[in-house]
Amino acid sequence: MDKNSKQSVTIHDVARVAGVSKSTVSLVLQGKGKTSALAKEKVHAAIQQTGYVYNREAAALRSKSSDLVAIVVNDLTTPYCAKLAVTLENHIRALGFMTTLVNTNDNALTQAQVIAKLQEYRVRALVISPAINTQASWLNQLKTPHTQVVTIMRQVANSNVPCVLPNNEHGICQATQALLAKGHKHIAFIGGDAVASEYIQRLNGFNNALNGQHDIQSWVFNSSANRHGGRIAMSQCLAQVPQVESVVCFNDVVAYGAIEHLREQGLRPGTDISIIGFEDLDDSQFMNPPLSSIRVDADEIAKTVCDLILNNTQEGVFLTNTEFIQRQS
Amino acid sequence: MDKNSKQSVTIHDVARVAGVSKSTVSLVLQGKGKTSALAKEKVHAAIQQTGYVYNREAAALRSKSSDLVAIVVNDLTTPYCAKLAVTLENHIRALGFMTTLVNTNDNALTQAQVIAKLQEYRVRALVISPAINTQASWLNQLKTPHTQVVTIMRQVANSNVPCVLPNNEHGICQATQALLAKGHKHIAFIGGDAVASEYIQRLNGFNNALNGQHDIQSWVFNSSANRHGGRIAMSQCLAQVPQVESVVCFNDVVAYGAIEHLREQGLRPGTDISIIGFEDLDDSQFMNPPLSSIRVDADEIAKTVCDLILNNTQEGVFLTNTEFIQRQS
DNA sequence: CTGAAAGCGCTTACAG
DNA sequence: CTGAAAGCGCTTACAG
Repeated sequence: MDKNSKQSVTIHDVARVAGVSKSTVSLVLQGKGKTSALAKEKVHAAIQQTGYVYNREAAALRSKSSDLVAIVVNDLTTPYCAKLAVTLENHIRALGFMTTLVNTNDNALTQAQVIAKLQEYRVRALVISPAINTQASWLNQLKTPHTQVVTIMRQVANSNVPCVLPNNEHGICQATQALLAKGHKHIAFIGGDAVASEYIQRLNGFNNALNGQHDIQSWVFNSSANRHGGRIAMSQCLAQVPQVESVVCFNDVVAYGAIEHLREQGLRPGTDISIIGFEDLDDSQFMNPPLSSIRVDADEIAKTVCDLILNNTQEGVFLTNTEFIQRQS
Repeated sequence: MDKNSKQSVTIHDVARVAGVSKSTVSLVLQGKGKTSALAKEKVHAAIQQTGYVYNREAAALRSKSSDLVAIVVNDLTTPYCAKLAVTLENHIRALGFMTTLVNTNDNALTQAQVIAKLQEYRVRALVISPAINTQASWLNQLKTPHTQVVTIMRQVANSNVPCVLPNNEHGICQATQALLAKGHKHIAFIGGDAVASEYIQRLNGFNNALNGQHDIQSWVFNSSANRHGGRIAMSQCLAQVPQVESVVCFNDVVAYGAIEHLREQGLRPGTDISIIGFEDLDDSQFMNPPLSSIRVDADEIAKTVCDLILNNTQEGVFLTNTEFIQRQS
């Protein structure tokens, strides 16, 4: 490997060393066309010998196609988002694409800036978990003949790009019904940012379950969608509704915070007050008590996204399964 | 904006619409050379009108330089790693580079595969939090005239690339000394994977603090570096060392697990047994009791990495500050 | 300050 | 199956 040379080694060098033409090298590299086994062998040997590294930028420029898929997420510091991002990355990589993960801090301006950069790379697809306040008009114009756009987790109203979501309503509805089946009459929904589409869907699921039940009282306390928000919302709930029997939380980390607050008040989660989370994080089964939660299938979301990319699907809403997991909380 | 055209719009089109030469457009785009205010104006107007998108691949190919910085992390699903990745991303982006985040699942093979792909993009820099079992020889040959390599968080023995680390030893030593100052005589270090360099450094810090203290007894229980590992290590510790007075944990999530286990055993963390974490995650101050921990400054790590990139530093170990934060645990 | 020309490292028809 | 040729969209000296 002579890496010392200032000049980068190109397919021209490989061809010369291998004793074949540039075309043959290119064909071997792409695994395309018909090349003799001998040619392949000589090319691979020459690559070893020269230390050649494929220049994907040149290839992309010439062929006007890219194998880069960008995964743009709104908040990588939340456990579920990180898990989903990693799952997507693994699935999309398995398809033979290169992935790039970008975080937007849930800021629409940052999102616009990073996506503008990504467009300069002519990415094959943009998989976006949209930031709060993402505009449909902006999202729609991201579609080009080269770049496919898919949104996940959060729906942007009036946008015409395909969207993959967990069935938020179904999951929460199922969980709330389980609470009703226990005979609970005083139920609260706590935590989460009321602007987000996933909040609206989860709250809908909660209300759907209560619909037509005349002897049930319900309350809603929202907050930021993190542990600290869960503590605050739980404390407001206890202060205003001391008779509350069960609490459906926007997500698991909110539930963690709620449980901590209950403990501090001398209440026993799962015994005095039932708590249900959403997302079923890996940690949740190990909590004390093990947290009842609604499982979201990250693999199914990732697979659905992969199908949309492969089929070049241009629209539609795709719901993935959610399942209520009853534990001791 | 005529986006309808099949052909992509190039600087040639922009030049034609603006009534200037291709060179001028290129210069305006790069903010280089001397272009008249009028020319700039005309170019920007033409860009609006044509819907031109800069083709960074073509630019990179011609100029043989890239503004892409890859951040390759070993486990994005751990909260500290995610936080650090996002902080790095923000700092490096602020420098004007584009960033790409890639996760390796702490698997050296995956790491080798994704970095081989990244090399095909001629990235400007690779910021790597190395997977377990990363070989120094492999790491060393990643350096090229175009690509700078920086490792973070974990040291690869015998490698000659620059490395940025929190001062693990100092932080743990300081925390352990605080325990000794309380008069504790039975101290354990729990959690973490004994193969990782950061584990060795933290354990060294622990042992350094105990060094020369003849009336102190200490124990070590390792485990996976997550919440569940913390529970298991804590339970082993209690079983074998019921007289333990304080526990230094490999990191905060291990401490969370340890606290949960103590609670289940009817012990009061912070009262019956002192617990100290490492990383000082945002959640830790809101735990009950608030978790004492060792703060790692992600911003300082990110800034140091940025300096190394800008100065094209080729070697050295750079330690960032750690600080013991005493709370009620 | 501008224009014409060369070339970055590939891919892609097209003859042979 | 191979070779010569054109061209992807830029940047970069170099004259003017």
